[in-house]
Amino acid sequence: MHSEVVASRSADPRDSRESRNGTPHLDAVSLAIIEQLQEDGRRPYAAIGKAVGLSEAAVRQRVQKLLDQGVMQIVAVTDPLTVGFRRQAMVGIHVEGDVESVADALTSMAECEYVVMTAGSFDLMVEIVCEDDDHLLEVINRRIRAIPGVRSTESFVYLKLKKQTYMWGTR
Amino acid sequence: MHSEVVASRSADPRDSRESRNGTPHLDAVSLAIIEQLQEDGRRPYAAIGKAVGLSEAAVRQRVQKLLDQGVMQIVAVTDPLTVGFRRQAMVGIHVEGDVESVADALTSMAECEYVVMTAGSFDLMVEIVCEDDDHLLEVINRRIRAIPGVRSTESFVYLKLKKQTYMWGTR
DNA sequence: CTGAGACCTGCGGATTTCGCAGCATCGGCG
DNA sequence: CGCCGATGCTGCGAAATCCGCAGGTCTCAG
Repeated sequence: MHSEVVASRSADPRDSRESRNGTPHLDAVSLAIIEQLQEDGRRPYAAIGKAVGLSEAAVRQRVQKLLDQGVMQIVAVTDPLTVGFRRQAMVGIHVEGDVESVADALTSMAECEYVVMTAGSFDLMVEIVCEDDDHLLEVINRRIRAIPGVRSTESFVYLKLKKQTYMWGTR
Repeated sequence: MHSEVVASRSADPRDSRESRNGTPHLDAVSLAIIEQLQEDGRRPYAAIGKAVGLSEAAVRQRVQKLLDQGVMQIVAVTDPLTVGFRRQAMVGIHVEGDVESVADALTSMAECEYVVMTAGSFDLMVEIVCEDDDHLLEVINRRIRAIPGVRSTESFVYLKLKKQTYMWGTR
């Protein structure tokens, strides 16, 4: 797709000064490497090197560092329906008391794929992935509502997933 | 992690009859292969084969088929904050008229990472990934609200992402 | 019975990964 | 200024992996 060098000026890897929040800053070349791996997580290092203008070994070292730092991970992602999870829902939660502790309880539940603290009329939003309606009902009514601090919940059952990308940084 | 064979009885790959919705059904061995690749998308085929009880070539063929069928994809996923996207939000949308066409409009926006049609008090829910507050404001107020059929929106700005997995099927 | 289709194995040859020994650059420091 | 450690890149062989292909086996349909 990209045919040639991405590195212009200041593709300086020493650009690894920390930003305010302590997350490592990425230079243009590392971004380009990530883009390559977002297209195909198994693309050979040599091919990536050719695309970004680096040797095979250099790409390998960078990728390893990105993985070690937790900046990215290379994984298989699946279509939930195909793998047997037929019901999904987003659940908004109103909390009284410590939001963080409720969030931790949700995080430890296998069915909660996604847990985020929000500003707005919900304190927490959670994505639930279940096998069927019974399973979903049990998770929401029995398990989530049983967590101390959960005042009320509102569910949004998925009717149709229209888009789901993993292409952050590719814009 | 998993030390030995997963395939017991009926790990029958001929089990590829279609389920009602037309998605191919997966047998136990393919599931096990997916689990391996969810732990590490670059794990060698031979290592996977040893874990699931198949030859290297067989694993390779299965993986290729799973990719071709779109059952899974192997990609790099990144932490949005590290890659420079500091503001995220979930937006619930009330629609009048054709929901599908609004969903399509949202889908074509780069900032919409996730678009889903829902049952409940929202017709659509969308996850937005932005660089900063200005960007987020522009996307929600100028772009989303401008889509014909959008009656109103409600935003939930992310304060803290507590959990995000890609481990469907690993339960 | 026969043929087609799906799946697996085994095997070389091409490719990729891996580890390591140089280099070069940069910033700190006496 | 010269030295030094840290960092990052390159360029190797050696080892491991990937890849294509030629069989086998099994099942189902005709």
